[in-house]
Amino acid sequence: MTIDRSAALPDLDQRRVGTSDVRLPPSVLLEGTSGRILREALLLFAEQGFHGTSIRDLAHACQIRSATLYAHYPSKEHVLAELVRIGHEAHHARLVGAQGRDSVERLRTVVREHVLAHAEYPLLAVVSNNELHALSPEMAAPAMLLRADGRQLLMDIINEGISEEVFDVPDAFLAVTAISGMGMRVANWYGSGVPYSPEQIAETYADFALRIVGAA
Amino acid sequence: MTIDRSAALPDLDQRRVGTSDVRLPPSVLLEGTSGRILREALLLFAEQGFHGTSIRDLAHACQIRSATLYAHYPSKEHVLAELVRIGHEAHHARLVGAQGRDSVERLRTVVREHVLAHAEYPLLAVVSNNELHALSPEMAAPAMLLRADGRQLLMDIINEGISEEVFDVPDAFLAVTAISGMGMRVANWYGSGVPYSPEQIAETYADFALRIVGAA
DNA sequence: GCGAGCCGATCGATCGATCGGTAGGCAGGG
DNA sequence: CCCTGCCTACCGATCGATCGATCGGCTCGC
Repeated sequence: MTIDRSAALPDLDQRRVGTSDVRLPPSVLLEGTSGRILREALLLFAEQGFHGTSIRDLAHACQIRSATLYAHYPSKEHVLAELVRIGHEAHHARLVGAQGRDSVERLRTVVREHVLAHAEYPLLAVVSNNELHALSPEMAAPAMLLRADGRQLLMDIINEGISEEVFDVPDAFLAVTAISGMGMRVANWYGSGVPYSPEQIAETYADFALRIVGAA
Repeated sequence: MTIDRSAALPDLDQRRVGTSDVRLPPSVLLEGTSGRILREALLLFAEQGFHGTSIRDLAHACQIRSATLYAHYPSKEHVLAELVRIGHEAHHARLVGAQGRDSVERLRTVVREHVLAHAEYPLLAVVSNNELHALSPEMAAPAMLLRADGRQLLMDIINEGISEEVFDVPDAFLAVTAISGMGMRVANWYGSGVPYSPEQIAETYADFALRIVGAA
């Protein structure tokens, strides 16, 4: 009996994201032309990058003229900044909202939320992570603070588990990079062709995280 | 006693890479103007992206005029294609060269090589992974084949370990995405400010991978 | 004097951004 | 009811700058 491995491993393509499903967190107002611009920019920036998308590309996708864009946003960079803000605030809120009775449960819920954010909003995650460099330092600063805080949150949980001798991990910092890194990459491959729900991926990755820190 | 966590977690910055150390595999000829162009393009494409780097940016970094570039490469895209080719061939060669007596040792060495490739050549890895979308499908095709083969190689090792009942993992595909994903992200944060050697990171990540598949 | 390597000048196209002006809905006075 | 005035939303035309790429010609070493 042989295993059909070509079916087990879906072919990933050249794109930076596995989906074209434009989706923004429910807290974001999407009505009117401003919302339309935000949604089309999300798709274009994710697929072609900030510098690979022109003002006219964006306007054409919104079915408006390029001049109209400036009635809603002062510049192309401000559109990106708004998407980056939304992405980082949504992600950070999920991390902070994750609760747990002990270190194990806290790590599980935090990783679950981390992965869910990347699987449910892949376009937003890709833009937030891959186009951050295109922002001026001033416009990127708020996102950088949220990133640092999120890393620290994960670091604290792991340090807590170590000091309680519930976790057994060779290096706390490398555990943070590994756990956050594997979750971030989900945004690059998760899409319609992948036979998993975001919840399934989040649950399994949370289990992986507990294995990494030696708690499972 | 409190832990100085600000020292434990180095501040990462807005950049796409943690280093500016231009390095290419030894197999690549770096002599002459063609090599110089390749090296400067590696840095610029990694830091600013393909579309964020102009022909004149690249020429200026090489201390030549933009017209001279076309004496060495037919187009800007061909420069990127060459970097992508070098990156994927070097990475794939390392994976294929990884040996091991059993499933555990094979997974350990493959993950070690995977991580080493991303830690020793972060700029090359970032360009290969993040700028692949900027290539036309024809020019990206060879790299896509190498990527698919590398994924399959990892998948085969994990399936082998599962069928031998050496590994205990809830889902083989998600283990592949998690292990390869955490290794790929290393290229984005590893740099001079990080107090680990590539070998230390590779060794620890290989241990993490074995924990993920339930073999450690 | 010949080929290799480089460059100044320039091509048409496109870039991000700005301007004055127009169309349409709505409020208030007659 | 109509008329007037205004405000919001949008657009055509165009700005100077920069884009990727091309060409003929220059300057060397051999």
